[in-house]
Amino acid sequence: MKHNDVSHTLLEDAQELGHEARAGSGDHAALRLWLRMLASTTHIETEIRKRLRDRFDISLARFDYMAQLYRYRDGMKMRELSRYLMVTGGNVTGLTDDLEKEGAVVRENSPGDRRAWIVRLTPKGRRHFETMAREHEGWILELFSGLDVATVQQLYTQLGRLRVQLVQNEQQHAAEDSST
Amino acid sequence: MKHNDVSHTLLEDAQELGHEARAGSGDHAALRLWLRMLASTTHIETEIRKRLRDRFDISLARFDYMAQLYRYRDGMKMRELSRYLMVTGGNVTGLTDDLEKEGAVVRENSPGDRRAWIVRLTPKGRRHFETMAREHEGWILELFSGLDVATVQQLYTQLGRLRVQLVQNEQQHAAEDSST
DNA sequence: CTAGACTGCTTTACGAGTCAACTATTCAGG
DNA sequence: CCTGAATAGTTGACTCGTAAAGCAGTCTAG
Repeated sequence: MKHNDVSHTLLEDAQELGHEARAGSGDHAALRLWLRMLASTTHIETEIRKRLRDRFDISLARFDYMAQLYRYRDGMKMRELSRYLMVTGGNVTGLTDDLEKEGAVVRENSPGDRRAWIVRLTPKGRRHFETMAREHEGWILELFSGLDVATVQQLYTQLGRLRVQLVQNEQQHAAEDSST
Repeated sequence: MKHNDVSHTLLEDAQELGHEARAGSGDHAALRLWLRMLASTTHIETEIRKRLRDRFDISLARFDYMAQLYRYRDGMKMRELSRYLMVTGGNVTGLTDDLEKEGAVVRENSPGDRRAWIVRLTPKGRRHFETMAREHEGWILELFSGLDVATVQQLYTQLGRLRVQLVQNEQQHAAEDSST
């Protein structure tokens, strides 16, 4: 199953690289980096999504939802949840309905704001999430097991720099928009 | 904006980090790396998707589709396209229908296989893609502009290592499955 | 040759998310 | 107070992707 054989090597490669195919030959380093980053992330995310489905019959969105509530033991408003998860309010309504039906979360009245709900993981929901989270972490360790500690550390700090840049960029954009 | 401080610093961070909120306190380095990688990638992808929509009223999927055909000037079978783009055949049928209607691609009979189509970018389609691709590259450069050349280079090679690992992992899995 | 497996494409039903309209509530200014 | 703007949540229409079934054409073993 080797790939780099003859003339149509490009085809073969592209097949394996997924999104990296978006790059042309004379591309800038940043573009190549982005395409590689996208390909790796998509690959892992697809794998995790599949395993969550196979193993627990749960969507990635639900896992993220529960992870968020797990950290915020006292629950949070649905609006907050929607912001943290970066999904729309309607989506949170749907996820909450489902999880409530299964007894994994409860809606409680928000003291001092009768428009809002506080949504919170039930003990059952917490236990369920813990089980899944343990396995989830194992998968990640497995997928990253080929990288030595130093590489992991470097990637982590370098991506930290990228994140700083992205946040700054966003604030700058927001400022420009509001000054129009 | 350091990370490893105290108890509820984790909470504060979570707000801003998007997916990184999935992490708990005792997490392994690989898990934290993954969450940060996921957050950055999602952030950039969302931004690109939004800009493609605003600027060209086009979906990311279509952009990828055209990028692939742009590289393969002689066109390719829809099945190949679906593999490269990692989407289902039905999806490719739909995208092709739309793009054909707009005159950006054409379906041609595949010599020697009457089941298949060769799909190919029209001159109009090529021109349109070139315009978009130029702007797209600019956006990527902008988003990554905060990283110095060395960091970009390091990230690129380190992610290359990750990719090798992922491919190996996949092959291993496939082997295990087929030996069952 | 030809039966049966396989492949390329299309179609259909469905899942999961967005967006925009709507209701109920809160908040800020006159 | 009271009115109008903003906010929390829900709903329904729509988009975009998948999965599975079906059709037509190809390949292969006997």
